[in-house]
Amino acid sequence: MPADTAFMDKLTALCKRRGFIYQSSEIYGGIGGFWDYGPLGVELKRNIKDLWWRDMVTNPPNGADGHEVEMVGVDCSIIMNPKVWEASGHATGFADPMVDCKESKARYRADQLGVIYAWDVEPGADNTQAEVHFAFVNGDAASYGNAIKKAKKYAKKMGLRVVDEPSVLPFTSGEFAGRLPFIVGPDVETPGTLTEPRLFNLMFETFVGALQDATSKAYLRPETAQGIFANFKNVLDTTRVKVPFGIAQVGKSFRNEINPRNYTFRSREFEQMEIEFFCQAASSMQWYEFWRKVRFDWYVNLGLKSEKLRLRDQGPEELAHYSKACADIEYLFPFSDEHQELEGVAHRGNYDLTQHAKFSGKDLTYFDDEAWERDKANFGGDKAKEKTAKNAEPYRFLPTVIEPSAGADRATLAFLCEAYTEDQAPDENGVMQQRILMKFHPKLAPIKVAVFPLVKKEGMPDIAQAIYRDLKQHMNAFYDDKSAIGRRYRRQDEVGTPFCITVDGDTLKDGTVTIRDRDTLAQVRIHKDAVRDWLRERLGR
RNA sequence: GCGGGUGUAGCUCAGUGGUAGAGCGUCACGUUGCCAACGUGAAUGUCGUGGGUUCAAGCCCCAUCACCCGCUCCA
Repeated sequence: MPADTAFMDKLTALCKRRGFIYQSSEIYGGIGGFWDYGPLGVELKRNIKDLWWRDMVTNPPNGADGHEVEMVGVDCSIIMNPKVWEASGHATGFADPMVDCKESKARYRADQLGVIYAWDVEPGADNTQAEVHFAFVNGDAASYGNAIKKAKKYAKKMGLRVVDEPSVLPFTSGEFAGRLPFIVGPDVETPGTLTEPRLFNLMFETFVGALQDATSKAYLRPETAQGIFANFKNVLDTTRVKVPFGIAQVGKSFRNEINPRNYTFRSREFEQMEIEFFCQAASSMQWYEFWRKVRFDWYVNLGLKSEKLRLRDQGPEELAHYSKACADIEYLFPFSDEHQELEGVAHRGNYDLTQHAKFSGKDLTYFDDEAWERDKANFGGDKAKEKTAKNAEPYRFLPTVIEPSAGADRATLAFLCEAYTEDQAPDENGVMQQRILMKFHPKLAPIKVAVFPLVKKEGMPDIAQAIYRDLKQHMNAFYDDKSAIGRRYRRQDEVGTPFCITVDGDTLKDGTVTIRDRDTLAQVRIHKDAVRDWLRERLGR
């Protein structure tokens, strides 16, 4: 499907008009990459976060081993000791222009790359462009040697003169502007895989304390995950969790995106819903498969049923070097013709704990008491052997981590896109009219129920008010007695309220009300005292 | 980051140098009998922002910000 600009225009207009999403600081001209949620948007997003917490933390499904999944939560500070980001790898290389290799996924500091510039040859007999240069890492003899080797091989193949000591120019000399297609990267064989040098500074800097100098520099976290890893030992020491278990966190993260785009999809301030699930290496793939499915099904169950949602396993070339597997849960947003990531479920090995153990100097290993108690008799009471065995696998180890990392704002946007619907509904004369409605799953709908008196007389408003006051103790309810009944229904359709209750003449006689369904327009009539339970059953609460 | 486009009422938009408009929405009053009612009345704009040209700028020029589209990018 091509990008549907008209759809996004209509959706963003509705989101503004009805108070879902505003541009941040709009009265001052806005600020790129930042967005605010309005009165209805905050309800929608909170529903998403609350359901995630409920479904993943307080009441997760049974685990890969058939047992209850053990989950606890944390809520960490946004600003952490800057060493956290050295350990995580986020801090390295951010200050310098970097060159990426699209093929090998290697990243080089641009000022450390040299380029063998030796053969500027005429086009060959077949008229192909023969200009090729070979990049290497300065000061790395092996890298230079490798480049020379590739250069000579190439020269031989092309029947060119071999130069023993070819001239070398810095990558940043300016000589190679626009000539990237002819440069072979240090770790690949074919030219054209290097990107232009770019300054990566995706972390927001700030200063802790009133003095702004180098020693007070800190960062707004670019992900919530590291707070979890940094607290891994605290959670182990102060709770009774046992591997396998997970730690969850919902919170704001910040990335200085080079180019924020596509409404709220790529924001510079955004909210994550992350789980770090700690398990044994031997069972980690089972847990990976478990979370991969659980997380995909979660979106499906909340309404992303369409073919637009997909689960895509990353290819080996996409994986980080420490990762064994990663799957992206992706949604085909109307603004793009490609699926975009909502969540990544990653097998991270024990990379993060290893890094934090190394940088903090703290022991972050886990000791499996149960396994030890079960097996220790095998060591025949030999204290020395016991001691050695206790401090090694399988009794003491750094757990392997499965990380389902979801974007709360991206999920919110996906649910908004999925919900937006235009259909035809009859007006009072039975003539079909266009109707705009948001088909939110009832659990996600910002307003669960609206209560109306059919007309503002004969005591109908009083009865409707009483029903409303009762309902709002249990769910987000809305009362409206303005203008005609059809208009009120349509207003609720547009914000996705799944049910509307109307008090009419029959209510005065027998106490029954109508409940009108947003999607089908169908009405059922039930006693007003049964309304609360009827709704709670359908709202899953 | 590059190129193109847009910016006027809450939303959608008209307005090519001479008194800021329409539709929808919102509010008030009256009416109301289940799917975008009607009548009457009302509020809302430093025309994105800052400079400049001009007797006069929503309109022309410069800068800037934001958003959209395409490329690029997304450690």
